[in-house]
Amino acid sequence: MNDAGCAEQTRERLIEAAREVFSEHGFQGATVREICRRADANVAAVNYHFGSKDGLLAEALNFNQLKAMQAANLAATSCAEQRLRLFIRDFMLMLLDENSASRQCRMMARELADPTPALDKIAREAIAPLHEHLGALVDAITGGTLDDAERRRCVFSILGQCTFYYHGEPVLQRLYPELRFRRDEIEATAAHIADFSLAALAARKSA
Amino acid sequence: MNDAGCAEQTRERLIEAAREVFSEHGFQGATVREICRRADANVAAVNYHFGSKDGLLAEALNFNQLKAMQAANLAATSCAEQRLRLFIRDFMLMLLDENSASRQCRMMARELADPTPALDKIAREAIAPLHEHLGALVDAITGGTLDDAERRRCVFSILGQCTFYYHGEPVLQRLYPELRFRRDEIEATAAHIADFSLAALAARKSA
Amino acid sequence: MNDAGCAEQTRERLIEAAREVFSEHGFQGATVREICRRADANVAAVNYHFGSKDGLLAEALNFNQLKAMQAANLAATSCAEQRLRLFIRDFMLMLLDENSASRQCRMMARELADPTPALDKIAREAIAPLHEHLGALVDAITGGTLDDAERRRCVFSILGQCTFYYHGEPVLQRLYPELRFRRDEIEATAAHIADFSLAALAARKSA
Amino acid sequence: MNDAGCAEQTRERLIEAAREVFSEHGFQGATVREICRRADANVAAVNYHFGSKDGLLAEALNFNQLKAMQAANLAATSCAEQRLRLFIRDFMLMLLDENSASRQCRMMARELADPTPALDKIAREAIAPLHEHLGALVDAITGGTLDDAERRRCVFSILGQCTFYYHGEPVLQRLYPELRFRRDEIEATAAHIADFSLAALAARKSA
DNA sequence: AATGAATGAGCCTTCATTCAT
DNA sequence: GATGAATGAAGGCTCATTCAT
Repeated sequence: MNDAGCAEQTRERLIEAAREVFSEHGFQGATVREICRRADANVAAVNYHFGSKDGLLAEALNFNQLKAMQAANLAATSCAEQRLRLFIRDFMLMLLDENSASRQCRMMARELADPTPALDKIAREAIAPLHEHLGALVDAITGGTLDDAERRRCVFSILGQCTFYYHGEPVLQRLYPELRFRRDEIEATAAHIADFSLAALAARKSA
Repeated sequence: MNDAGCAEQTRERLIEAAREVFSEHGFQGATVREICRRADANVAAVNYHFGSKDGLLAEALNFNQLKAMQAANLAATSCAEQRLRLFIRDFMLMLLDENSASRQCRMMARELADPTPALDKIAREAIAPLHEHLGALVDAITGGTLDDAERRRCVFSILGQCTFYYHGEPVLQRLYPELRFRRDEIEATAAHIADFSLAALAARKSA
Repeated sequence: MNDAGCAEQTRERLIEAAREVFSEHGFQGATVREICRRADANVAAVNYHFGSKDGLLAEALNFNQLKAMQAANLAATSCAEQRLRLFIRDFMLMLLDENSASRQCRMMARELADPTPALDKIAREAIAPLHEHLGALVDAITGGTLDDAERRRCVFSILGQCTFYYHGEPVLQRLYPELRFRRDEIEATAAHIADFSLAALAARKSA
Repeated sequence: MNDAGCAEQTRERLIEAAREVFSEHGFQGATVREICRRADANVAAVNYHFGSKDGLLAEALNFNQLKAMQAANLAATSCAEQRLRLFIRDFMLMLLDENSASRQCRMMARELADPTPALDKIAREAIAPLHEHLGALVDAITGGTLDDAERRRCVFSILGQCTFYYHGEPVLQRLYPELRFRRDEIEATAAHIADFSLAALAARKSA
């Protein structure tokens, strides 16, 4: 079946297919058969290459884009406020853009609902740095006047606004059928979240 | 097997058990057997009383508390800002309190991730009124200066901040093991979200 | 639920409903619930009144019509040929007529395919006399020239032609969608079977 | 478990076992578990190889023998009467011979009682050609003097006589316990049906 | 190295039946 | 006497996984 692809390429196709299927159905809802079918691989390929469905998830989780986003954000020479704007925009594009290259990370949010062994890896390698990065931005914006709990809650408020669009997608589609997250809508939404959050943080600073 | 419960109470025990198991594992992850085991009922009991697993979900979803919350909020004589504070506090208590009486609504958030036939009912009967209620509050607070899209995004920003603590629970437990959502922590969190949101809305109003 | 019917009438309604459902789906395909639903009786009614599904079948089998048919045929003063004609016509009407009064016997043919404990009763009480009756007619028509095996085969040939329309109904509907067994078609069919069989028997006689 | 059979042969064993079990219990009465048990295969094997119980039935139905019978009959150089004799004999051998090779077709008659999705296939691919073949023989024998309805009824009369022995088997065993359908009895029965039918057709012709 | 076949545990559901009232 | 609730065995089927090749 695998005439066209060298050995190692099956592995890559499996990971790519897994990202698709995990994104669409979540970890529990995804089936190994469907992943293998899309990867044009044998049913046994997942267990052969990754040991188990869990192992495949662990491999499929790739935080390069998230890391690259943070690195780019750190490298930006703008002020903290501007960097928060950029970060929210990039994060929203990653979460909502139909572009397949970014879909790989959308799994993360999904899996948060039903812990799997892979969740430790996600939390450690991707989400902790994200929280730290945002915490630093919040500190910069508020002038370091917040204690740990307050800073943490501000980070949660920003993240919550962003991830809401991902978690709530099925419901939002039902309540607002005309709502489509094309590029311009995503950018407008990101701008709103940035405005909303910066206004709140500014109030905190002056308080 | 049914020594303890008078007839007809099995049905109630099944609903209560279903709320527990659906909350813990989601709809797909929950099994009829586990629900029946916890309800001390036969495997066939679910199908006898509710026709199917789907039917049980539909029954288990009970929006009384959510509706009562909105009704109480509408009846409050306070100003819009104060009513938003109250609403956020009640909503957070409902989402996070370990009190089993409120657990019934926690399923809702879970189901948003993987649409089931029951999602239509949830969206229509519970979430749409919630959005409308918050939209009215936002309008009252901002003096009706926002257009539809802006108001909607503000509602999403408020809801996103709240539901984040529910969706993100497994991850938050890992990143901040010392964090416990006891009553006082929930109230402090609700106060933060209210402060954060009201500050942002105030900025919108003056803008 | 049973306000209208006195105790004993539930039993009768169950038997009538059983005849309907058994006729439509066979013994295995019929469900106790469906029978009770049609009889407007409780699920437990079947076991209460008849001990089991099998017991209900045994009761539902009522050969009165078949016996009456044979009695009437015996009483007829016509010649044997004419009595065979009449018998075939009555038998075909019983098998194919949509008239509910005769449906009660259609179960018999159904059950022949999948032996149940009730089959012994059917064979003994209804089918054996039928075979004997037809055997006597065949003897009368052929002048008693046939040995046991030959007479038996002639009876089988006649019965086979008749029951074919019952057993083969689902297939015939597919192959000849325009074919409808209304009264006139049934009579024409019965006439054909009688002609066909009498011609064959006449040839036997002269042979 | 599969020590005895080389790979790929499980599929064949399943089909063979299915023919046995379907023959004995009908489609509804047969269980996948019993089929797998007899085939010495896993419960999941049926769904793996055939997708479903229905799929297995569709595969198990193999009309090769029936088609071969018709082809051989067409190729025969004898007169129409002789070819009808041969056909009836072959058909009866197929229906009644305990030889397992022919058992595959006995399911057909059984399924006629309770339509399944496979019945369409049976009717189209196996029974329609059978009816046409017999219709042509009847025409040849009667000199084409019959109209459509008459020819059809003659075909039904012939088929009914044959299938009676199959459908009625359980009852016949009870009424005539000494009757055994060994080869010679089958041939004698076939001869009777041919005699009976040819005599009737001859009468039609001259009429 | 890689696969098609096969596995067995477990899923939701259906059913005739039983039991407490 | 009669019922609604409850039972447990069994049904078809799905799935991640394993095994022989």
